[in-house]
Amino acid sequence: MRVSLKDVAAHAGVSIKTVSNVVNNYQHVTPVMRERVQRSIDALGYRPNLAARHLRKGRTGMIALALPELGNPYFAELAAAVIDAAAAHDYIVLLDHTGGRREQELLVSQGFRARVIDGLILSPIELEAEDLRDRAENVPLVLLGERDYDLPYDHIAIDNVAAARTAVRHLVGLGRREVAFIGDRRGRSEPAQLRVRGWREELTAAGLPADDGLVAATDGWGHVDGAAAMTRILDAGRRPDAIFAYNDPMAIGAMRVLYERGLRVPEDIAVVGFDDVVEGHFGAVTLTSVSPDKTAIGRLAVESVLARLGGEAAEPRRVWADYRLVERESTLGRGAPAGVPQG
Amino acid sequence: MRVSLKDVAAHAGVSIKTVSNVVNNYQHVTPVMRERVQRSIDALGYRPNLAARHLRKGRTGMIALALPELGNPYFAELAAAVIDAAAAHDYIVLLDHTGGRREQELLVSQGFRARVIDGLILSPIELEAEDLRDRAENVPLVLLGERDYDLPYDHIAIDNVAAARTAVRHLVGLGRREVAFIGDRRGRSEPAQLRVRGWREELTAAGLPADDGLVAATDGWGHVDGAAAMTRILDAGRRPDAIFAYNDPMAIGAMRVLYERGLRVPEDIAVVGFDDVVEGHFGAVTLTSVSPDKTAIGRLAVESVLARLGGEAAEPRRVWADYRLVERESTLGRGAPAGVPQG
DNA sequence: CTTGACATTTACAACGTTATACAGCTGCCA
DNA sequence: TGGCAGCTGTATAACGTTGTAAATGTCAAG
Repeated sequence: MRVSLKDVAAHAGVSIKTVSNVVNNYQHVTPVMRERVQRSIDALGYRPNLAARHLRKGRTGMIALALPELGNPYFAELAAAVIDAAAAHDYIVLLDHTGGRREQELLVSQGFRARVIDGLILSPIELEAEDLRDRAENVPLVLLGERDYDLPYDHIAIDNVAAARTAVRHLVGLGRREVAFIGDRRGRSEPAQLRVRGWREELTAAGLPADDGLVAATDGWGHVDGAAAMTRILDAGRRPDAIFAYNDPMAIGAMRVLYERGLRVPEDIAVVGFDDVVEGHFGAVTLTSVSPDKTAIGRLAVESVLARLGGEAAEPRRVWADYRLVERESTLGRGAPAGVPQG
Repeated sequence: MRVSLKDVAAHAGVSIKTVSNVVNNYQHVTPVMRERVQRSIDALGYRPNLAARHLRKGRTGMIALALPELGNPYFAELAAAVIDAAAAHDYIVLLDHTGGRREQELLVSQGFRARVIDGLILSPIELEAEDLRDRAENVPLVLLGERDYDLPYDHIAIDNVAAARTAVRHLVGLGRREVAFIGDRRGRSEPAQLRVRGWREELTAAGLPADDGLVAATDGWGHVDGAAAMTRILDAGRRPDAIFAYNDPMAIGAMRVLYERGLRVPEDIAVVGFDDVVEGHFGAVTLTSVSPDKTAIGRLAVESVLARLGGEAAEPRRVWADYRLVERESTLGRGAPAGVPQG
């Protein structure tokens, strides 16, 4: 059977509370007593029962991180960042994935999946503002990814519109005149809408076409979806000279199709992705991509949740994380491919 | 404040235990009573306090899954499989990553990271048998990945030696005579050792060279490491006509180097990876790979842990999961590249 | 109408921890 | 020496749930 405070107390010949005081580093304990109790703790191999502690204190030391999917390396890398940031505060992360489906996101946001957490970090795809409006749950919620509407929750995000404009501006600066967007979600995803908006704004500002024929909607966010979208665009008779994809896997899927069709990247078609996942650093043609600062996002998210835990009902904050455009071969102006990129 | 059983009981005018009985679907409750209590539960929005339930029952409903790294898509996909399998049993998964470092794996195996779990699924890299020998912890442990030594824990694994032999046999069958291995860990990783062994056995059986010059050791398991290893082999003056890599990212990193050196895949050098991650399906040259049945591995792991929970001290089992070699362009005998592969 | 059998409901005691309030003890000052 | 203040340590009561055993209710057979 497991050792409890009671056992240690009996072994050391003191009260339960004194052992508790030692365990919790309560200050008013004489060194002699502390030493004696500690010896018993070590002898018996006592380890606190967290369930009991949680019941008593009302805190669990766990936060949940709900992501659309783990298969996408961006989210996997983000998860790693969050886990590390949480560990720095002695917090454990409970990971969940929603598949980006609204009903799953709803379940998570209302705490039906993980009910033992102090806080929740959610990266929503399809969730609507109204879904969060009547959230009865009282655990703090932090949203990852930009949302356009006003909600009483912290957001950690990069500026999607600006980032998309940066990507498109880069393509336009290379002399590209017909830039397609791959990965629209037909209004069902806030981030996708924002990136489409940035794409449209920048093209319009440059006096270039941004018609619907240049926007390919997809059902998922994987390689397959990017490949399918690229195929559709080409089969429709369009021949853009640049692609801006919603994320890297879709960009890579699209590039595979271009390769099969005998179109060269970047000579015939330049490609820019989003998320800067490692995979894009190592293809036959390395991928230019918008690179969000994942480490910062993870850290900021954890800090936001834990701050809310303190209980101060501060104003909801919108925190902008950094991003930058990393140029690689898929948008190289001219010249030979570079060596193996440095990550 | 949160609603407790007591509040519901007061509201419905019954005892606490009756409410508990309704919540737990205890059978001896009259429909009338059940209805009445349920109405109060709904009215007050009662939700059970899991910390209290855990304290009382001694079970937490959580298992931990400790993986080397999430950035590797194989582990990300595996994590998704485990989370889903656990959800089917109303279990929540607590995810941790060890970086494949022995001290972290030790910490996890001894329960110092997550101390509220009913069971642990660990995918060790550097952990030694002796590290697990004196595991004081009493939560059930299931190991992912084959281990050569005898330990009183369940293993879920594919047969690494056989799988490696299958991969090498495929290359030899294509007429390749000089097959290099990328991703040895200089004895510090059991799985790597087993794959090297399979590689060596198959080559030896075929009367082909398997000398040390054909084995490239690496420090990590990422694209960068594969690229560096490939570079070293070529710079050492070797010109193998086939590569068998420890995993897909390393194979892809190696292929990038081959591309830069003007070596064609598969014409000059055929490449086989391991894990069959999605990324390998979409390169300019798609990657032949050993494909473990990740869904089955996740399911078997969860079932093993939960079975142990039952308490029956059954013999430790070694469960073999399926695998198969998926042939793609990187080992194509001849002919044109196929269309977009079907995942 | 009593009895017994069984279905339903209840009271109470855990589970292991920490917060609260208080009791001893020490040392210091008047 | 008495008294007061500040340290230490302790007994007790929660936290919210479920298992156990006992109390109550119901119904049919005798």
